[in-house]
Amino acid sequence: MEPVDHKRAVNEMDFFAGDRSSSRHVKIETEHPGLLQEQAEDVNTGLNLLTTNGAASEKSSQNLKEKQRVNQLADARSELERVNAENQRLKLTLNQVNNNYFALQMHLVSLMQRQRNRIAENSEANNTEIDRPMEDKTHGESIVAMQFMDLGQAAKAEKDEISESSSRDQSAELSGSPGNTIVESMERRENNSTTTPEGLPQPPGWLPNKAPKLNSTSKDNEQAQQTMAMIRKARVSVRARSEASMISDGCQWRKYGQKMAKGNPCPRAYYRCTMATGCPVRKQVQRCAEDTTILVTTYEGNHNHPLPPAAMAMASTTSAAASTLLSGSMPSADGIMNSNLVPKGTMLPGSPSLVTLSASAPFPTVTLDLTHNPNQRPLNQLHPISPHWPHNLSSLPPHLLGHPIYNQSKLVGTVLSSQGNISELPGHLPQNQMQGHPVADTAATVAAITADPNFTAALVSAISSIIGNSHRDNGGANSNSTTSRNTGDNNT
DNA sequence: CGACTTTGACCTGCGC
DNA sequence: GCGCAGGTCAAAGTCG
Repeated sequence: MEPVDHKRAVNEMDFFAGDRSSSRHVKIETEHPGLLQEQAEDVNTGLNLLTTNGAASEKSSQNLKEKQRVNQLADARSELERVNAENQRLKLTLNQVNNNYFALQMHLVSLMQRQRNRIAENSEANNTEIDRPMEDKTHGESIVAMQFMDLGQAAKAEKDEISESSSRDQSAELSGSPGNTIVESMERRENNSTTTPEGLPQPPGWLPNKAPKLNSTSKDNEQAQQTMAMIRKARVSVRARSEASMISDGCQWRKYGQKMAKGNPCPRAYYRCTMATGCPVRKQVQRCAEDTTILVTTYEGNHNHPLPPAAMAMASTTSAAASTLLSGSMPSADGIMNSNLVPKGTMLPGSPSLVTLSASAPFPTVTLDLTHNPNQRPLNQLHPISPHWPHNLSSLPPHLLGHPIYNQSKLVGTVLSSQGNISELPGHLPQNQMQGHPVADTAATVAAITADPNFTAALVSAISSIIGNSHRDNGGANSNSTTSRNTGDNNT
């Protein structure tokens, strides 16, 4: 907190050395001539401490002490305001980092799996029968993931991973469609040089035309086309506990249908994105049959328009999950956390605590399970990637940790909109950059932030206040989510 | 009056 | 071909 102390010293200097007292004095003289005498006397007594006038000296001494107390009070108030402002900035930063951390984490999982695949390929060259049990075990539901890996790009992707990440960052920053989650992320992975020069949002149907530009055979192209068709149908399902009929993800949705699904007494609602005309993104919302407090939201498609900051968190979260799915990084449908390939406890508390993949459905689906309380996780899963995170955040109350989406989208959105000037934030991203680039592209920023011990220290000090304030915010948002007109489906 | 929800009808894919 | 289930459409109703 060295910078803070330094800043405080500067503020105090400014507070006392500024023209506040002089200007106020002049103001008093001009606007309240009747007080001029007393003010002048105050000033004079303060400057003539050696006067021998007993009564006047005692009075002036009292006035001096009173003025000192007033100054101290004003100083304390100023300090309090400054700390509050600092607190607000830290809260915003925390949520941003929380979100970006998850995206980075998903990217890391992808990289680790790529590394492992490369090792497996090498070992398989020496011993063709190694790792067969794994393939057999995951044969059914990992087939989709393996198909993605069969695009002939796996080796290239491994080779170019580092440079690809940077170029992807740049292209994504140019993109005006940050919410293009599933397909776009995969498209960048598959063909990172096809971003439009202008960086304009692509129309919904732009993908199939440019998908397989690979130097492969026609058979490969056909397979790639089939794969891309499947990619377009890939879905991201989010399970979260919510009393509202729909979780708040920052987008505008319009309900266009409702059906009773088999095996579930709760109806399934169908929504489409109405933030832009022709946006192909749709989502299904249904309560879990086993636990009606769990809301299952399934997203499908990619936005063809920029998203508001409030929607960025969800978009980036689902995008990260989807990109991981579509990159074929997961060897098993049992999920990331069940895989031995992933370090236990790499999931950030407050981020989705369980990610599962399923190809048993007609389309590959990645499910982010936000309903698990991280505090209930086994201790052997609490070995974090970053030593700064765990014991602080794992102590957060379950209602917070159970709703990272809310925290990330709603809270960040509201803070962003209310804060006004996010450029003052440490480690901030320009707002347009945030809109233009949601996912792993901010990983470098996150890494820089989390690597900063000063930030970590500030983060620790900010968490306690976040708990309380987030609790307040939660209540307010819940009240906002319910309107007199409907049951709270609207979330803008 | 426009935007939105509701809800029954319709379409499509799939299994038998 | 038939029935079922999932998904979508569109007219009617609702609300501000």
